[in-house]
Amino acid sequence: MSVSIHIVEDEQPIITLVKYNLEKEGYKVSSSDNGNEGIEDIKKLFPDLVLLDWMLPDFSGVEICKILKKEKKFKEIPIIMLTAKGEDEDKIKGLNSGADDYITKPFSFPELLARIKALLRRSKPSLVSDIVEFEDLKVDRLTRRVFRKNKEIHLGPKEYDLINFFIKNPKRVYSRDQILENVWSDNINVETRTVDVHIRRLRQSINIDGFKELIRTVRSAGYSLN
Amino acid sequence: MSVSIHIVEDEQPIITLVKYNLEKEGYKVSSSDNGNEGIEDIKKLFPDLVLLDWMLPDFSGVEICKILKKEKKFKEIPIIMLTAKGEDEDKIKGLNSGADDYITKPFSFPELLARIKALLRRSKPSLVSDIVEFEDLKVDRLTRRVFRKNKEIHLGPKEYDLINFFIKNPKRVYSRDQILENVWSDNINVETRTVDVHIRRLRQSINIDGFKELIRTVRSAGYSLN
DNA sequence: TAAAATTGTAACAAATCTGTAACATTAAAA
DNA sequence: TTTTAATGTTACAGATTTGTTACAATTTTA
Repeated sequence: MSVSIHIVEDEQPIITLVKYNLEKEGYKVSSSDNGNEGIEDIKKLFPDLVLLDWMLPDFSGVEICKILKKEKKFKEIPIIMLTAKGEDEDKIKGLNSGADDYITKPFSFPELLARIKALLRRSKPSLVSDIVEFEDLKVDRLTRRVFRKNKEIHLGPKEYDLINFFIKNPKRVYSRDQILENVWSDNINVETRTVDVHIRRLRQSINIDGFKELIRTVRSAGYSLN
Repeated sequence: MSVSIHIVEDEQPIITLVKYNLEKEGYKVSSSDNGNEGIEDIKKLFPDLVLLDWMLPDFSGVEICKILKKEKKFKEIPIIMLTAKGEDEDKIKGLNSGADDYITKPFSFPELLARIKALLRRSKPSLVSDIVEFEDLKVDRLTRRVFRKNKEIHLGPKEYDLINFFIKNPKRVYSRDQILENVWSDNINVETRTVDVHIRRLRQSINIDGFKELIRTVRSAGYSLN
């Protein structure tokens, strides 16, 4: 099921732009160009998230926000306020409209997207994926699940951390010390060779008979995901 | 995807110069000429790296730096401070602004570029390749892979170090002692002739039938990559 | 609390790499 | 051409690096 986002905004170009980009990201986007319809549409469509213009011709964004946040049913919908540059940010925050985040126009789309994802992660974690893939290996960071050839694989904590580290920079060779620093993080009073043993365990877990070995040993240098 | 760099600097000539050169290197460059806009632009554009003038008409570079490093989202962006010659370097470092590197004006562009690459290599290694080529020989230092005519070649550690040393200065002739010093580094209690044997092994590995011999023997002088 | 899972280390085996010496070949000098 | 010096080649023992396993200690889960 795809995530639905509703935009209430009177400037058509902004709607067009945001809508285009969000749809490209796979969201279902609807919009209203005034506050009155905005309220109605939101109640009718019950979107997963709302982008609300601060300044609307009729209702102000704050009012809509307050109305929504008053009703139990709609209170959970995350709202991002779109504010113009001149409007004092402190004042906006002070008004306590109940909005969950603000973004100042003009904004870049990646920034907006980042904020949308952040909010969705909070309210509807199951709808926002954070999946990294490398060839036939897939790591879902939200659920901490790992798949090889779409078959789930059980990994212990350290094994998960390890593969999660390698998959950030596939193909790059890391020395045992680098791996220790990054995966064991804090207390590095651990033998270098311990890395080897965990690599071995990871290999056992992620390798399927007949398929390519994913972890390369680079003699006197370290390991890499390949 | 190309790497984006944002410059905050009030001296227009510097912006122009740096921008021109960085764009020639393939970076996407944006700029602000004062601190206020600087902060805003950085938050909006979310660049991969920031060049920050130490002295700005309004905000000081240190302040901007501190602001950015305070926010989790921006903390990871590497920052290079541009300082004027008079400013005491120790004092700058002492201020602990959180900048990742400093460079003193006037600086040479290659020097700046080297620092930029070094930082990017740390934060976004996948965006900075470190590949050296000589004719049909290619050494990828990140993955530690070596190719001849685009076919991968396996080299042992010493052979890799050797070719990696030669490729830094192709055509230059090195004596056996120089090679020992540079490739064996620390404990040079190794026979000079050992170099010959490794050269022989390297040759065997990198030579493909029918193609040019890459390592030249310079009698009574040493070897070179040719 | 008991059972299961995870973790770090040590010990040994296996694979690979290294340095050396001995001999062969080649190039320069006499 | 002969002699001499430099380099090429090879084999091999020893050193180094990595793989693998077992085990005890610790942490997590049931």
